[in-house]
This record gives sequence, structure tokens and C-alpha cells, in this order.
Amino acid sequence: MAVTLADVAARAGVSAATVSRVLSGNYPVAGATRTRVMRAVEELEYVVNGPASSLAAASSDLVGILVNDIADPFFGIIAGAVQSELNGPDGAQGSHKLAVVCNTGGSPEQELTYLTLLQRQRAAAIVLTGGAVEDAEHSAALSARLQRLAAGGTRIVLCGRPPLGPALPGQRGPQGHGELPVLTVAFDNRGGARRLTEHLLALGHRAIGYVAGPAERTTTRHRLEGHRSALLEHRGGPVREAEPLTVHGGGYDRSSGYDGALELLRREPRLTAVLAANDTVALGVCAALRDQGLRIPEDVSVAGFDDLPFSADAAPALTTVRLPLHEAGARAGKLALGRQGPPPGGVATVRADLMVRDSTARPRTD
Amino acid sequence: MAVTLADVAARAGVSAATVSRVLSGNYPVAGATRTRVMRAVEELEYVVNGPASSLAAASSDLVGILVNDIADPFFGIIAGAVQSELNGPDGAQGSHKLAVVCNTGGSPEQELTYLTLLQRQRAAAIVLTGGAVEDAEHSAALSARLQRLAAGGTRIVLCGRPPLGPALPGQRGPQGHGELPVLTVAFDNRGGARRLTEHLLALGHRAIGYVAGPAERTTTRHRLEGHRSALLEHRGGPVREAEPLTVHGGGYDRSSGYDGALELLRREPRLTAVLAANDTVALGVCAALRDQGLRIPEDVSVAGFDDLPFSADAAPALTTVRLPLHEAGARAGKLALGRQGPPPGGVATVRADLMVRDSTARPRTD
DNA sequence: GCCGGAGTAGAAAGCGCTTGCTAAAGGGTG
DNA sequence: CACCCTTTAGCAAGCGCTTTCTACTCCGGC
Repeated sequence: MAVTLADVAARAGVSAATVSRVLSGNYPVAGATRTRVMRAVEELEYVVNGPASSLAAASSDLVGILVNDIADPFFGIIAGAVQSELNGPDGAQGSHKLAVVCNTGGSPEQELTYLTLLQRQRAAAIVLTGGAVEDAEHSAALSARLQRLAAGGTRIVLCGRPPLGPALPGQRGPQGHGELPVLTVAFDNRGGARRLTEHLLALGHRAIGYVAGPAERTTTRHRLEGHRSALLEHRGGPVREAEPLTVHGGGYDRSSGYDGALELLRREPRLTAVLAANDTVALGVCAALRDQGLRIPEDVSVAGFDDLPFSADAAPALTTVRLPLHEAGARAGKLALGRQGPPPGGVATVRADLMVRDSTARPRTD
Repeated sequence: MAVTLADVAARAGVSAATVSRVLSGNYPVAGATRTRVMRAVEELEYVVNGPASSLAAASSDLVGILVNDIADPFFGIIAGAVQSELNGPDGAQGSHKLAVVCNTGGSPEQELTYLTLLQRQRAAAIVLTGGAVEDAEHSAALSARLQRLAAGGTRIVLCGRPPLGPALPGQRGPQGHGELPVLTVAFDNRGGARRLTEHLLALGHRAIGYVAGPAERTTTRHRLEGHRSALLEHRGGPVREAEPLTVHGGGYDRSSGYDGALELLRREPRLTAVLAANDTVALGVCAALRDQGLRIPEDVSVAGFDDLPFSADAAPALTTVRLPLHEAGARAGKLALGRQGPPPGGVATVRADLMVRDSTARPRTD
């Protein structure tokens, strides 16, 4: 039924070995033979059998990308960037790598399941994106699985999540365990959140609400830590204790923002600013405030995080923290393909720049 | 190095065949043997070699999804929905299908390239999303390629693009060629655009601008056709000839909308409404209008298409046409897996409902 | 004019798994 | 109690490709 190497070989009057070598190009083949083979390939419209060659060569052209939700532009942008690196100038006309996108929905079980599936495909590399769930048991299981994968030759890259390892939360600096072969592209979530909060403090806000993401995720914790540290270090006047003005939404979605804002307003009607876990949540916050008859930024300032494309076009344009998602994804892709040397310490941290736009302003002075 | 079937077999004291059968589960194995095998599998942490089993069984658990740009939520939502169907209740604990997402960037060459790559992987199915480029040569090449894939057992589903085939543009009804084994989930772009335009006409608008997408795409053409037909059929007053008030943006992106709106304003300063190719373009249109000091909808009404999540939260909330992207993607996924019988004629058309929100209103009466 | 080494092609042994066929038990039945 | 059928397991032949090793041809150099 299907055309095989042998068919091509027969037609070109050579052996299968020769055809294979012409196609892979890593063995000298005389020019005349090569053209004869290529002609046979075209005439027969031959397409290599991937599984067979993966088996024989013990290699694969699949690269896994784990995301929470591919419908979320945050992950879409990263995935797209990773994928764009997969066809770079590797072999003759680019490598033939394909991106396998896995929606984990943020679930640790799914994460593990997909890793097994990718291991089964003997994936060449895997990029894990988005914050990790902070659970000792799961971390251990995840770590073990990644070790095995790495041992089997699969390159592992974390993008937008903190480096792996037995390092305890809060513990920083060089890690003790012997060189985990897992590279990381991390976001400066703490720094970004801190700068954002400082911006609000500088504007004069003192009652600042915070609609955080799901409690158990690293991203949530880091952003919150940055926020709190800015609050604590603030000199120049009394600042409302942060805790009561923090609510944890169910997810990084619009409705969490809507509900969270309502809850904050209930706790503290004199709120003058709300920080959201990310831009999508911020949109929900804005909607809730508007529904309560509050103007942005005249009555309440709002800020997001991530700087997704729609944020600049929101009305008012959203003040937020820009995460270079495309750049980070591309970097992760390069690392995954081994196309770029590992960053010092295996961890590259990308900037998180404050983008001041129209949704934040000085608080009303009444 | 890696654990193989034989290792498991040895440990369980059975033959490799038995292990294979326990794992695939489609052959009777005695209970005792099965548990013994399962234990060995767990002790050895055995993971099947996908390429090897694909080769031997001449099957694959890869499903390709071609999208223009995965960073665009339009495609992200569809891809996510397709993927969510891949783990349905197929085998014992769900099938093991993986989604290969391919960013074509809208380029016909890339499209063909990725199809070859997927053919090489012997993909179980391929879902092509988004509008097609209307070019005879490319259509023929694409069609041929899809035929070959289908002949090789790969299921092909089109999602959000018109059915394939030698049917000439504009020609409708039953197609003459013998049953293309390609299923389609189509969007009612014409109907949606028509209803949207009718809405504007009903509000009293007569000078309606249209910022269309790239000229050569089916989606662009269909939406434009719906728009024009509504204009032509309108009874109840003079309507500005549509052509001069249509501009073609470079893409379905924000900047096309911004530039397009400016161009429309230049051509017709008394414009009272602007329809955009999609929601993202609409955001750009809004930004441009605002920058020109025009209020929405008081001075100019604006409408989008697709109803992406951010549209409802835009300010003002965007009037648009809702495309059930998730539903369509899920449907496409089911069809791709053969989990659902083909729709009559091989084509399922999904609704495109008008969503009237705050960005459209009666024109000023001055 | 003979030998050694490039340069090029082929034979064949797998890669790890699936599956058709065969074989060995076990259990009813006449 | 022999026989046949059912149930369960193993044998072994591939699936289509890669790659090592071998073989051959053609040169230049001594």
C-alpha cells in the first residue's frame, strides 16, 4: 500500500541503505546516485515513515510543550514562540521537529500523565510552562519523572516556573544536588509585583486590594511576595495591612477578578486601588468596579500583570507588568533544542517591566 | 539502558507477547498472569516505546492541528477544544492521543510542509482550522495532499474553513466528485456578517465602513459577502455603495484595524459605523477612533466578529458575532477520532449568533 | 606495475513491538 | 474415559528504517 524505502531503492536501482543515506544526508553519496535517488523519491512521492526511523535511530522529532490552557494567550504566545524555534536552521532545510501541545488544566495528575505520554513517544525535549503547584508529594513525583526523562535523553526546560530541586521554598542560591539537567527560563514575578506596588504607593494609594490567583501556585506566591515586600518596606505613611485586602480567586480567569473585586469592596469600601493576579483577572475586576458605578482610574486604580496584547487596548489602557513571553518561549525553545548554551546556573531570569498606562492614577483626595 | 518489553516479560516470567497483550488489553489474558505482568511493569517503571509500537501496529497516537497562529485565542480555543476530545472514553483509561499543533502563519507553503511532516508521522488524524487561501494552484496541491493522507488512513477534518473540492467559488450544493473523505465543521460567516450588518442598518446607519481581513482568504470573502448582501437587499433608504467603504487590512490583527479605521475616516469623515474583520481588528479600530477624538458608540458604532473572551469586557462591550469556537473544535475533535458519525453531506455548519452589546447604537442625528 | 587509501555502495543485523498461528492445558459431554 | 472445544500462552515473522561492517573500484605514489 504505502511506498517504502525499498520501493524507492528498487526504482533508483540502488540499495535501501543508499536511499536512507541520501535522505538523511550524513554520509557521502556520489552526486549521480543522489540525483537518481531523489528523482525516484519524487516520482513515488515517498514520505519517510517517522515511527520506523525513530525506532531505528532511537531518536524522535517530537517536542512536548505543557501548558495550563492553550486557549489562554499567555500560554499561546509562549507555545507559539517555542514552536517557531523548532524549524530553525538545524539540518539542511531546518529540522523536522513537531510541537506536541498538552493542556494540563493546571492539574498535577494531568501533568504527570502527559509526561508519561511524552516519554512513551521518546520526545526529544519537553518544555513545561506556567507556575507549578506547590505540593511536596507532587513535586517529588514530578522531579523523579523529569529525572528519568532526562536520563533517557529528553531535554527538559522549565519556562515561567521556578527551578526544580530539593531546595526548600524560600531557600535561594546554589543548589546542593548534583547538577540537575533541567534548564529554566524564569520570570521575575517578585520584582514585577514589587515595582507595580511601589508605583501605586508612589501615586499615593494606601488601601490597595489584591486579587490573587490560586493559592497553591508558585506564580501566585511570588507575585504576592513582591507585593507584600513593597508594602512592608514602604516609608512615608501608614499602609493598610495587606492580608485582609488580599483575596484568592479560583483561577487566573475573568470571573475570579469579578468576584474578587466585589469581595474586596465588601471588606473595604474605601479601596482606592486593586492589583490583579494577571491581565485577564484585571478585566474582571474592571467589569465589577464599573458595575458598581466606580470609574477607573478616577475612583479606583486597577493594574494587571503579563501585558497580554489586549491590555494596551483595554479602556482605559491597563497599567501592568510586561513579561516578554515571546522572548522567553523562544529562549526555552532554543535551550530545548540545545541550540543555545545553558545559562549560568541553568537558570535564565527574564525581565518584568512596569508598564504604566491609564488605569492607574492618584487616588481621589476626599 | 531503557527497559523493554522483554525485560518486563523476563521479570514476570512470561513471553513478550503476553506482556504486550496485557498492556494493549485486546486479547484474553488470565487474571493471575495479568497481575504478575502489571507488577513487573510497575517495578521496572516500564513505559512503552511509542515509535516501536506505532511501527508494528501501523498506527499512531498523534493528531495534527493546523492553525494560523496559536497565540491568537481564536485558534487557541479551537485547538484546546480539539485536544480535550483526544482523551475521551476510548480505551480503558482514555486513548493516548497527543495533539501536534502546527503554526502555519497562514502560509500555504507552511501548510503543505506541516502536512508532509504529519504524514511522515503517520498521524491518526489532522484538523485544519481557519480560513483557506484562495489560490487555484495551492488548493489543488492541498487537495491532492489531503487525498493521499486520507488514502493512508489519516482522518481529515476541516474546522472553520469551507469544504474542499473542485467546486468553483460561488458554486453551492452537492458536489460532483466522488465522496471526498474529508469532513467539515464550517462557520456561518456569511450569515453572521449579514445579521450584523442588518443590525446596523436597523439602527439607522447608512455610511458603514468595513475593515476586512486579508483579501485572499475564504473567511474574509464570506464575511464580506454577507455584509454586501445585507447592504444590497436593504429596503428603506439609500445606502452608501459598499465598495469604497471597504478596506483590506494586512491581517487579522490589531494594527490592521487601527490603520484601516484611519483610512476609512480619510475616505469618509461622516462614517457612523465600522465593522471589523474580527474582534482583534475591532480593538484596533476602537483605538484609532478614540485617538481621533471620536466616542464609541456616540459618534461611531463599532462591531467585531468571533466573540473572543475579551470582547465582552472591552469598554464599551463589543457588539459582535458569536462563533461557538469551543463547540466547533470539540465537534472537529470527535469527527477526527471517528467518535461521532459524519454529519449529512460531510459538512456541519455551526451557528453564528449576533451579540448586541454597547459598542453599537443609533447614529447621531445631526 | 603494485600497493595502500580514498570514496562509494551493499548486505545484514537489529531497533522494540504486534499479531497470526500453533500448542498446551483444562473442562464438559456422550 | 476418550474426545473436542475453549481458554490461555508462546513462537516467530515481520513493521520500515538506520548503521556497522564489509567489499569493491579507482587513484596516486614509490
